[in-house]
Amino acid sequence: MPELPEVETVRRGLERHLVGRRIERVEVGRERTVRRTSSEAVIAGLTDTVVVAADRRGKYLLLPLDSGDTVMIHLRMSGQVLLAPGGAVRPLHTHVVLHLDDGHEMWFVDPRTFGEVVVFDPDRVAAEVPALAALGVDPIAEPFDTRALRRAFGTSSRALKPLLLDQHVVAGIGNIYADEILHRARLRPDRPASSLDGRRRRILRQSIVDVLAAAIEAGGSTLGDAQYVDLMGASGSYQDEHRVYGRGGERCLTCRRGWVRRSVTGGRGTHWCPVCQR
DNA sequence: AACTGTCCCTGCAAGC
DNA sequence: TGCTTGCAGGGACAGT
Repeated sequence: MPELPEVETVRRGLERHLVGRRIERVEVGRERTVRRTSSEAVIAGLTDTVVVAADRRGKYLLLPLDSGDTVMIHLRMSGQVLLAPGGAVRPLHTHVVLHLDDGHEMWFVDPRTFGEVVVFDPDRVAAEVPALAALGVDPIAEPFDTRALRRAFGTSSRALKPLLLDQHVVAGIGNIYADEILHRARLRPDRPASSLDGRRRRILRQSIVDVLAAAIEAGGSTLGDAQYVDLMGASGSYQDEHRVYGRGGERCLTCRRGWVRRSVTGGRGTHWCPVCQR
């Protein structure tokens, strides 16, 4: 499941291999992937433009073009962005193909089709991609000090886990990293945000930064089912460092006393150790 | 404001 | 072996 570290890994690949390239031709094979606008709009918006940068905010990939427009790619659950030699055999569920001026192709592959591609005018972001305009602080790309966390968490009575998952609050954290962050911070996922004192808020802030940085360093997490891979098709390795995610029923690796619990909150699996997370 | 549930979709694993 | 069922999840949305 691509979250901030996976999207950042893809962004770095795009920065190296896509920026500066001219898009000569575009194919859209599935309307649902471009549902925010249309095949025609995406093809017209991309054809004969040059990608001038590779940015990211939260889980959103943002590629400004020399036309003044920006391409937004969201991988959601199962999206992949892959670079391939021209004419290579495409995987099943390749929905968008960009033909580049260096002979390569960029593929957007997405079995579950939650992901999307849109070309929009960044001056009209609030109208065209409201969720992007409403995003909270990005803990890696933007200054993220204790004050930012205090502003984000404020005196909210909400539990920590749903708050971490809320993209309006902190951008880029999904289910895997929320569980890992809370475990590192030794905080229970159901603990109300308003119960944190300044010291615990600082610990949580540091855990957010540390877990995300370590995961980026490892190239993200590649799990069995959704098969996240980077631009060149390589797997990440942070799954080997998961302490609680996917470890329900196992002995806690941190305290070696508790058993990792798996519960469901808001329809999402939540993994945590009742002994070391309080 | 905060919560719960539903939907979108496919691949995979478990169970019969 | 071959079917059916359940589950995974980000985010939009509706209802309470």
